[in-house]
Amino acid sequence: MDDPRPLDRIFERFSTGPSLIRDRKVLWHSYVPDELPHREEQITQIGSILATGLKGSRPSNVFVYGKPGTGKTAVTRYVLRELTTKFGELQLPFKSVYLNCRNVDTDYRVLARICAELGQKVPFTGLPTDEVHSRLIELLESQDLLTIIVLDEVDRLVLKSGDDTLYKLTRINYELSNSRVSLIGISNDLRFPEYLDPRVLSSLSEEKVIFHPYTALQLQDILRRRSSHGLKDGILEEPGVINLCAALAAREEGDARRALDLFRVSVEVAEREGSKDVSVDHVEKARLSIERDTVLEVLRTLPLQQKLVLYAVYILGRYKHPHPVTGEVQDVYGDLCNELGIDSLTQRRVSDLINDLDAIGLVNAKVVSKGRYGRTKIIRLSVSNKMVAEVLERDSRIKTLSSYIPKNLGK
DNA sequence: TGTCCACTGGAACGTACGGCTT
DNA sequence: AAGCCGTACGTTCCAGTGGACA
Repeated sequence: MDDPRPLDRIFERFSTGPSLIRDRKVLWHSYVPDELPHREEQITQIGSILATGLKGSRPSNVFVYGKPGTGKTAVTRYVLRELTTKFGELQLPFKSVYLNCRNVDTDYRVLARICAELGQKVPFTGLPTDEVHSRLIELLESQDLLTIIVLDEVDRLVLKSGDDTLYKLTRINYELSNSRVSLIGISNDLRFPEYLDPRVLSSLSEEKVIFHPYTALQLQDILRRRSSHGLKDGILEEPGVINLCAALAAREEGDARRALDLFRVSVEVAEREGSKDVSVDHVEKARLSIERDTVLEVLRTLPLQQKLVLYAVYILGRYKHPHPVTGEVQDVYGDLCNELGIDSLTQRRVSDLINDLDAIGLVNAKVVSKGRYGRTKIIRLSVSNKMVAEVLERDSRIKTLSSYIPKNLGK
């Protein structure tokens, strides 16, 4: 506090203190290493399906599915990377396009993005979707090549925009005479095939590859390999750190992404503390910090209306009871809007906002029937009251509401 | 056993906006 | 400039619903 230049000491420690890390990028889950342990079978499967492209034919479309963090994306990218090298060596024309349908989630965007990846910029709005489709066909026809299009989290696209684009993409080869296109659809949702049109499903899943969750032992092995590349020798409390990261992630359905994140953050926590090694205490701190950061970030970036709905749930919990129903939330939310002098949304819209809050895990909303007293949703906060108040009240508009007390207390 | 509540949630539609083609 | 397009965000309308209660 009395130190006039507190940051100096921090910068000093980071620039000259002992670094625990040899190669930071290796610790990120998005890094695709030279070998993917425990996924040899899937690599071989996908590799041999796609390799038919080397002989000039069109590889079958592949449908890849498994739970999050089971290596689907990493394996697919790995195989494509190797395949690109092979095509390059043989001087055969080949391109791969990877897109994640979490961000690219409408028909238009998917087509526009594929065009962009193939070298033709398409405006992000303004054109009819059919026009973008025609441009894509033209673009593919103008270059005699094999294109592999990876649609990661394809279930998101179908959920939001239907399976029209997927249908058209699976049929695209009928419109092409020069070029060939193969699709790889990746889904986290194991029930995805159930809500897909059977025609689309059968052409998308000419081949299927399933990824099972990693076991704790496999996760340990993965972490050990990464740490030997990414960390300096002898800085881990063995075997505690790796075993704990693996065990925690295995509990979360064998999610390697979580294991790697937890491991990386543990090292970063140790580094921040200026520690010479990484201990299980650092893992525990990392776990809490990841959980907290995720929630804080989500809370902080909510739009105002959603913050107000959530704040209404918080206020009801604080002054009335911890599990209010839609009507009560709507009333308090309406009051809060009045206080702020802004228009309130309709109940229909608020009901959707509550569902959205439920989907991102900030509240738990359960539809219940109260018999003669109607059907409604019971809503409870899924995160601590303290955290909600703390973050939301940082918003200057909501801060002015902190003295608000709901009417008709104790109904 | 039928009624009726307090909603839910699907569908259609409206508005605003950025951006295209002609 | 006019007309059209995709997208985001919202409203309006309304059929449907689970189950307590008379």
